[in-house]
Amino acid sequence: MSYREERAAERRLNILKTAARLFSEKGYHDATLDEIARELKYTKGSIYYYISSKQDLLFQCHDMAMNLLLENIEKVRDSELPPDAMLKEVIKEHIETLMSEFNLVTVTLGSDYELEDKYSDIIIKKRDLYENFIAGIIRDGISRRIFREVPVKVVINLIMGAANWIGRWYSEEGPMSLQEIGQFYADYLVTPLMSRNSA
Amino acid sequence: MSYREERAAERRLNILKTAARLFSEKGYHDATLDEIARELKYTKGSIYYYISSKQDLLFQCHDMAMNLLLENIEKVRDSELPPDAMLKEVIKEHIETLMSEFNLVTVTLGSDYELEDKYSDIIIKKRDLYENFIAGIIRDGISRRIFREVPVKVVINLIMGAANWIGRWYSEEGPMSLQEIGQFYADYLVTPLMSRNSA
DNA sequence: TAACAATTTGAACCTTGAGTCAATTTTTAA
DNA sequence: TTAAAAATTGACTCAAGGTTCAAATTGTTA
Repeated sequence: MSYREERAAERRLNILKTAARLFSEKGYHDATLDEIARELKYTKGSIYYYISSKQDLLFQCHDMAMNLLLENIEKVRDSELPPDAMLKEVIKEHIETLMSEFNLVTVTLGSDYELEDKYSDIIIKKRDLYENFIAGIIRDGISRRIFREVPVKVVINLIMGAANWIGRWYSEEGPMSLQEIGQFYADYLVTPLMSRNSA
Repeated sequence: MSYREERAAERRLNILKTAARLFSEKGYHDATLDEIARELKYTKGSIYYYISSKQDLLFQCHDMAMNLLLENIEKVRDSELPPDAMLKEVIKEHIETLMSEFNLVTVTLGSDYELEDKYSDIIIKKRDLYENFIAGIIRDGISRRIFREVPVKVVINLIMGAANWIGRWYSEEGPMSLQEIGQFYADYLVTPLMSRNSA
């Protein structure tokens, strides 16, 4: 890849980062392309050189989030941890990834329903992959009697809801760091799963 | 209150219900006043007889939600339950109230940031009242050694996140009823709070 | 240095939806 | 039964923002 191509890729990434931040702060509709462009010292026309539409931009933000989450899954899968430690790791990585500089958690939280069908289909498939992997961890824990019998889908939704909501309240000025919150959430959300005889 | 006033109040409530449902389904921006009116077999002009603006309508939806939640608090406060049972009750009532026919959970989840300052100030005050009451339950539980020491605000946010997220996935066609989910959530979210010697 | 490619500009177009209001219809009260 | 009040209509206005694109600028290559 030439320097020119690298710089183009960097400009594209900057557009995504800025879009994600403004989508998070203001919502999909209230974050305008004019504003995204101004933050980057461009005009709207320039943004359209890199994206085909505002929907495309939103989709690329979501896709980035899902790709990062799926990369986390790869790492955790290779770790050979027992199910409880593995699930805790997934929760921590989920929180830290989506609360990264991209602010992707609030993007995925607040605007995935804004995605038109042709885009949301792709995101839903990736989300299903992600949640199916988590379901596999829980089922493995249940079958090994480390976890108690629970309705797996409900538990996943409960965990996702708690984790994703962090984008709505977390502040760097708060008394706990993101890592501490991630650890606390992981412990808090896995504890009720443990079967009695593995306490 | 005359019959005419009762019917006017009922029409006003129907507008709020329909608005809440469409705000939940489509988001604040994509739910148009034209559409809300059509659902009620009116035109937009008629809606403006009952509301002053779309923001006013959104505010009234949020206000209804907060008032219902604060009513729940009154009931629970009077119940003299111990903190763990009281917190479980609050969680169950929270879930059942916001997932009522109004679909208010997804209104409050997906659009409270859309509220302009003059409206959101009122909602934030009510939400603070609500969350302060829950914080009081948790602190009482900690001081009585029923609950272990936890960062109270983080726990409240965790619980609210999990509970509010239900509006994003719950379907009446699922295998569990709303009440069963409420009970499961209450148990799951309070269990990790229990101190070791009160198990 | 000039031709070409990449990138950017900014004005214009178009659609959408919030909000308005005079006229009309419906309901109520005297 | 009529006048007044309440409620509704629907056409219109206007602003906002997504999208387009010809022209211009900047960067690269021969």
